[in-house]
This record gives sequence, structure tokens and C-alpha cells, in this order.
Amino acid sequence: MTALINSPSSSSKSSVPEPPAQQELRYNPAEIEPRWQAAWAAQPDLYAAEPPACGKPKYYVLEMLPYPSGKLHMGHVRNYSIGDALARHMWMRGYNVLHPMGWDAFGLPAENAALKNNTPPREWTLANIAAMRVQMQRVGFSYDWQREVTTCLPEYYRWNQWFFLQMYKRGLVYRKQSKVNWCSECATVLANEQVVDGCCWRHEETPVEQRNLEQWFARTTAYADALQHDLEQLDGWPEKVRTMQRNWIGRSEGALVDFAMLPREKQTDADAPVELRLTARASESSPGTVTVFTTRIDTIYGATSLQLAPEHPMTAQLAAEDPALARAVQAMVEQQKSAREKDAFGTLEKQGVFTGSYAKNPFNGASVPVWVANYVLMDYGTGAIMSVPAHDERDYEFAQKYKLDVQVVVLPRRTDASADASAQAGDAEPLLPYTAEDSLLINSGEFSGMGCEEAQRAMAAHAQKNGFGQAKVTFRLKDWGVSRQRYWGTPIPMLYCEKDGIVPVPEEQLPVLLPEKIAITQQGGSPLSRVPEFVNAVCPKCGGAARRETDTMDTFVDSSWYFYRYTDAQNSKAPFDPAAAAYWFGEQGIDQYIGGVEHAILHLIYSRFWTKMMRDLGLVQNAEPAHRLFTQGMVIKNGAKMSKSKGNVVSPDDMIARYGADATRMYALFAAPPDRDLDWQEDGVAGISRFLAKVYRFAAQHNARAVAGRGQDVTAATPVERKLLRKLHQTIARVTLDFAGRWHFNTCIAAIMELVNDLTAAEAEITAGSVSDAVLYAALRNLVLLLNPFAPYLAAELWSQLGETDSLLRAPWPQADAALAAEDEIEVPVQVNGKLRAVVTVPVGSGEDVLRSAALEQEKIQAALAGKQLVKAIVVPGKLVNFVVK
RNA sequence: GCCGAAGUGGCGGAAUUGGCAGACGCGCAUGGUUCAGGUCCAUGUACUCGCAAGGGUGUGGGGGUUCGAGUCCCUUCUUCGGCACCA
Repeated sequence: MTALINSPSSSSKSSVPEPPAQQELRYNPAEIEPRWQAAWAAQPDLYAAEPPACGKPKYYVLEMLPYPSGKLHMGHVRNYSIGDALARHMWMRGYNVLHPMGWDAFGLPAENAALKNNTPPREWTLANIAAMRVQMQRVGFSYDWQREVTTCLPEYYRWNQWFFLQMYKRGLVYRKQSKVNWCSECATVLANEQVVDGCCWRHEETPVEQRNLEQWFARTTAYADALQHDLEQLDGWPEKVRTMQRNWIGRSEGALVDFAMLPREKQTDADAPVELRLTARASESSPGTVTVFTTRIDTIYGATSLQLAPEHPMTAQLAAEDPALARAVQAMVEQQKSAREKDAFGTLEKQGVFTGSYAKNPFNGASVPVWVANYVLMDYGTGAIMSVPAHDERDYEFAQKYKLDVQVVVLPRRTDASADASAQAGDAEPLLPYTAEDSLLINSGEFSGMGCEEAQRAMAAHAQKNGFGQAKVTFRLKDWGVSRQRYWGTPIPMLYCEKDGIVPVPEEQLPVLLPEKIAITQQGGSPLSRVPEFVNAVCPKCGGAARRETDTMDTFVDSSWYFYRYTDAQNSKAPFDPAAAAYWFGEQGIDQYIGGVEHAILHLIYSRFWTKMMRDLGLVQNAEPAHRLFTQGMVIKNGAKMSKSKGNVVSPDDMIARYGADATRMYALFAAPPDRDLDWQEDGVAGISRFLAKVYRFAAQHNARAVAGRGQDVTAATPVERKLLRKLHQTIARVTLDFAGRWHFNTCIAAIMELVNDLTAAEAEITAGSVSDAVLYAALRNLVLLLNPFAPYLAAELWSQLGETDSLLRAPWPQADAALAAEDEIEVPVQVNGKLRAVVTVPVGSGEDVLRSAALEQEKIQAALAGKQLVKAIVVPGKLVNFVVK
């Protein structure tokens, strides 16, 4: 039998504790947890990351930082319990762990609270932070508070400003007038990413308005290709998140093609549908061209009209000469607007207005009518499309409605005789619209006979050669509007001088401090614009009077790079030391990032952008912020998301008061796999509490004897010992495996429960002396080690009862001994025709013959086989025996 | 409409490679302990036929592959999430 030595702690060990008095057998988290919390608080370096020189491999585990609302909710507890379990595990595995926490402290709620309670946002926010920090410490999370980051402090936000200036220098931030999303509740603009179903992400009932404003934008589109491309390497991210980002970025390959507008005299108005023909226009102007974007240039011979977005410049140009057209377009836009307001977001009925003008298809010279259509979006592609009804569903629908020409230019490939009937009917008209691309071109001049994809390349090249088009990649992603007309955010470090125009604040003048004494009102416009001592400044170029930018930055700027600040949180010379970031991020970024899926687009796309931007600034080496991402499920109650309005909020404080922090956090990990939604059931917390009490009682009962066995050889001499050690090492193996891979902590905890069940079941034998002190010690010590990631308070208490004085985090994670874990006998099911008829117990490693004869010895099997003819016997050693009879 | 995920006891969930379905916990039932209980202990608990021994059925539905399917394939339904005229 394999033997191993119990390893006593290296520290000078204290005396063996007295056998516990009867009363101490009762698990009392209300006594244990505060005691340990105080002990931990007295050791500021307990959870501190070590300098790179420590020589250990690094591990950066990070949970998304919270907004300091003032109260921790169950979602936080779950999120941080996952991260904390991992951090503790990695410490015990000997890693140098960085496990920090901070506060996403700017944002609107502070202003709302200021309005409501007349408390300054700063005061409100900092008080909330203090309260939540206490809550987190009470739960026992292992954060390195020396690296705490608070985004609303000038020590942090000055670097937002510094980044802004760097980006300005490189043209990565710019100011432009554009249509922006406006939330009337927030009284500010929103980024596209902050609009959910046409409403504000914070006010789900408030539809956003479109306003024309001059705003600062970050040029996220400069990295659109990289953002899309690098997504493919992020195999440690959930596929769901990658898909969402892929859709959001929306890369699509296609081509631009110029259609020349035809002069009036060539117009063939007679071809236009009579009921839509508009009066001829009086004046002539230079017609110009309209450029369309298409992903199906191969279908261009089938283009039977050109469709402009209502906002397209050519629409305006044509309408300017034609009041009737102007009115018709106006009417269509109005109708669309009111329809949108009524039925938020379905597909609207397609509508169009014929402009009376024609354009020339550069491929075949055909004149096609130019329409204005409500289904063409100005902010995608070029705001103009060629309409190919035969091969596009939307165009087909439109053409049907307005009786436009349909010309088939793509047919299914004829295939060989074995193909199905529809594919063979190559000469027949395909069912329209026919959009499949594994097809062949017809009626397409020199391109006829080509496959679609071949034609796409050839036709783009043809267009480029002849100067009327080119291949083009288009993105759905738009630049990130970062201006906010709010007070509680980072001031944008820009000045407006009458003489010099836009002038950046010189770096040495940073930070541009947010004034603290300010009246928050609900009036329109940026609150800072009403603070003259903030607004009035001196132009650094000419020394004349200048006006400060009074908008603040989107708070998503703050969270785009906060995790780099943790690597060097006290730095007053730079956002962080690149060497510190290089150590903790390495090539691949954060080792494990954990947060809610609600940030799949917002935070996670901005921070990917920021990382790429910083890499180009030479600050970091990694291309992506996080190598692995884990999105935990929501905490729900009675099938619904916890919310005040539903009255189903469970407060962590309550749970901790009733059952303790260990039970609360352990339940959060036990009730469901971490990536699924978790339905909070208080009875379940009570169950965990019972389990912890059982562990405590067992340990307290036996630790005195166990400690006596410390340092002695562990041998499995008796059957009980063998059984216990086997279960112990199987459990170690199972828990260790789950930490390495799939993170199903619910089954880890179940495995530990099984171990404890076995221990208590063997209690009579333990008491009777059938289990050596050494084995008892091994069982208890390893049980405590396994428990530490999930229930750190109880683990600490039991650890000290075992005579240990060092932190559990410095104790090595147990190693499973395969020899001890191995079973010596296994039960093998025996089936007849696939139905279970018996179970045989055979020694592990029994071969086919042994199994087969053992199975045949079974009475039930003999009965089942009697009078039947054995067709086949399937014997899979270690798995099963199946007799096939007839 | 498109894309993705998921459907297993009364409930949360387990079954890591196609090999005893229901681990672990909750709840429930019976018995015990207790002055009392949001206590503790023991036993049982998928459904169904049967006094029992022992059968039969069973992982949303239907079909298939296989000696064998919760797991693989086809099809269909439901729920949840994301996107939604993206050319």
C-alpha cells in the first residue's frame, strides 16, 4: 500500500489544542467569521500580490468592478465568489496571484442621489464605496486592497484625460456634428452600444430620441478589422459573447459601384409606374453619381432600380428641384417615424417614392429608375443600394409592391443525375427571390457562366479597372460617442479659443479637476457650463480667453482600462508602469476575467479597443485585455430577476446574518453551475449551513486525535482506512480537475459533501480505533484544504484547530494520489439485449474472459438466457457486458 | 424573420469519451431524540403494476444510427437570450 507522509506546517507549531468542550461542537459562524475577519484585516499583506521577482508564475484573476450603488447584491456575491474561489485555489497552487477590486465610481446615479438627498455626488459615492468595501470584507473576499482603484478620484481620471490627449494627437478622438441618441431621463447622449431595443440601457421604457449635436467621438472603427479579426483567437471566451461581438462589429465584404445619374433628356419617364410618376422638373443641374454598396455585385446585371436612403444627399439634391418629390419623401419619413413610435421595433412595411430620375448601370449601360426607399439606411454602407429583386428578399418584396422589373441573373448549378430533382431543373426559373450563392450567373455579359464567388471577385476587379468601383469591406460598428452632458464624469480636457479653435489642454496642466461645489439641477445642458470658474480658461496657444469643454466622458472610458491601473495603482507619473502591465498581462492579458454577460458588447468591446489603442501607444504588449472570459448567470428568485419592483430581492446582509458568509457564498456556488442562472432558494442556504455544521462538528470532535497523527506515515492498513483514503483522493482529483477546466463548482461541492458523508458514516469505526491517527489527520487536513476556496472562514478556523498558524493561502493544494484513489473492485452491469439484468463485482482490470464468465455465473443471467440463442456477447472491460440473444 | 443556448423526479441539479439515468442538496414521508424548536439522528423517496418476489415505462415530441443513446444524426415543439430592413 502506498504510503505518504503528512506534511506538518513549516511554522513553529503551537501546542495541541485541548479537546473541545461539548459546547464547542456547535458550528457558530456568527462567532467564527467576525473573529477571522478581524484577524485578516490586521494583515494588510495577506492578499497582496508579490513583485515579479518572487519567481512564481503569475496569475491575474479579475472580476468586473462594481458601480458603488451602496449595496452589494446577490449577483455581486455570486460573481465575486467565483473569482474568490479561483484566486484562493491559484494561491494554493503556488501562483503569484493578482486579485484586485475597484469602483466604477462615476455615473448618473450619484447625480440623481444628489438631487434627491441634496448630497454632493462625491460624498455620496465615497460613502457608498466605504459601505460596500465593508460588505465585501465581511463576505471574506481575498482582495488586494492596496491596489484599490476608484475611478472618480483625480488620481485616476487624470489618466483618462491623458489618454484623451494622446488619442487626439493621433486622430483617434475627433469632434463632429451628427445625429446622436438622446435619453431624456438621463438628459444626455448615449453611445450606440447603450441603446437597447431603441431605449436607454438604464431606462428601458424611455425611447431614445435622435438629436443633432456636436460631440466627441472615439474612432473605434479604426480598429474594426482588428476587433473582428482577433475575436477568432479568443477561444477562452464564451462563443455567445464572440457571436454577439461579431454581429455588433458586422464586417461584411462587398463592393462599391458608382451609378452615374442620367441627364434629364435621356429619362424615359414613360417606363415609370403611372401612379407614381411625378411632375417633370423645370431646372437642370449636373447629375453626379450615386455610389452603392453591395455584397452581391455578381447580381448587378439584375439590378432594376437604385434605392436611396431618405437622408441621402442625392435625395436632397433631387428634391430641391422638385417640390412634389420633397413632399412625398417628407411624408414617407413622417409616417415611418410615427410607425416607429407606435410599434417599437418590427420590420416596417416597405415604402418608396420614385424620383423621376434614372441612373446608368456601369456594367451593362442599362438605365434604372432611381427611388427613395424607407428600408435603405443612411448610416450603413453608402446609404444607397442597387435593387436586385430576383436575388434579394427585401428588393423582391419592394419590387412586388411597386411592380418593378425582376430579372433573373443567377441560377442553381446543374448537378449530376444523382442530385435531387429541384437541382436538376436548372433551366426552370428558381423560386424567387433566389439568394443562394453556390450558383451560376446567366444574362450577365462576359461574366455569364461564372460561379457567384468567382464573379464577385472578377466584377469588383472589372469595376476598379474601369474606374467605377472597387472591392470594399464595410462594418456595422460605428465610432464611439464619448461626450456626456453630465456633471459626474471625467472632464474632457479640451478648450475652445476664438482665435485658435479647438485646443487641447497641455499635459502638464492635467488633471482638469472636476469642480466639487456645484448645484446639480435637472436643467438642460451640461451642468459644468453653469460654472464660470470652470468654463473660463486661458488659451495655452495665444494666451487669450478660452472656453472649456463642459461635457464629461462616458463612464465606459473609465472601465476601459482600469485593470491596467491595478498593476501599478499608485503611479502618479503615468497611468501605469508598462513593465508592471507587461508582467501581469503578459502576451495574452488577464488570465481569467469574470463578469456578467450584459457587458458582452459594451464594456468588453470598448476595453478591447482601448487595449489595441494602448498597444499602438507602446504601453502594453498584449493585443487583447483578457485571455479567458467567464460570464456567470444571473441570480433570480421565483423565476424572475431580482428587482425592487418585483419585491423578490434577497439581501446578502440578511443571508450572512442568518447563515454566515461561508454558507451564503458556498450556496451561490452550489445551487447551479456558475454559467447558468441561479434560482435563489433559502432552504438551500440552510442546507449548506447544515453541511458546514456537520463538517465543523466532525472536525471539532476528532481534531485532537488527528493532530497526534500529524507527521506520521499514512498507511491504509484496514479496510475502513483504505476506503476513506480512496474517497479522499478521488475527491481531491475531482475538485482539482474542475478548477482546471469546466468550473462546475456545484459538483465539486457535491463531491466534498460525499467525502464528509463517508467520514461521518465511518465515525463508529473511527471512534473504535479502526482508523489510525495519521489517516484521520490526512482526511481532516485535506478536507480543510479542499474547503478553503469555498468556505474560507470555516477552513481557517479548522486549520487553526489542526494546530496551523500560517495562512491557508500559503498551504499547498493537495495532490491526488492515483494509487490510493484507485478502486480494487468494480461493479459491472450485465445486460441482456440492452436491458439491465444483473451487476457483477470483479477486480479492477479484469479481462474479457473473467467478466464474461462472472456474468454467466449470475442466476438471473442464466435465467434470461435460457432457451435463447446467443447471437453475440459484447464485453467491454471496466464498462459492461451485454448478451444479445434471440 | 435570423443567430445562439437550454429542455432530465415535487424543486435546484448530476451523469467529463455512446456503457447501471436521477450523484449531491432541497422538499416530502415514516420512525426516533427533544420541555420546546427555522434542532438533531435514522430510513425511504422517478413513475407504474404487484402483498411480495419480480415486471414494465422513463431524460419535451416523432423518426434514425448502434449490441447499447440524456449523450450522435434528422425532424419537430417549447422556453430563454442576442440581433433585427446591415444591402
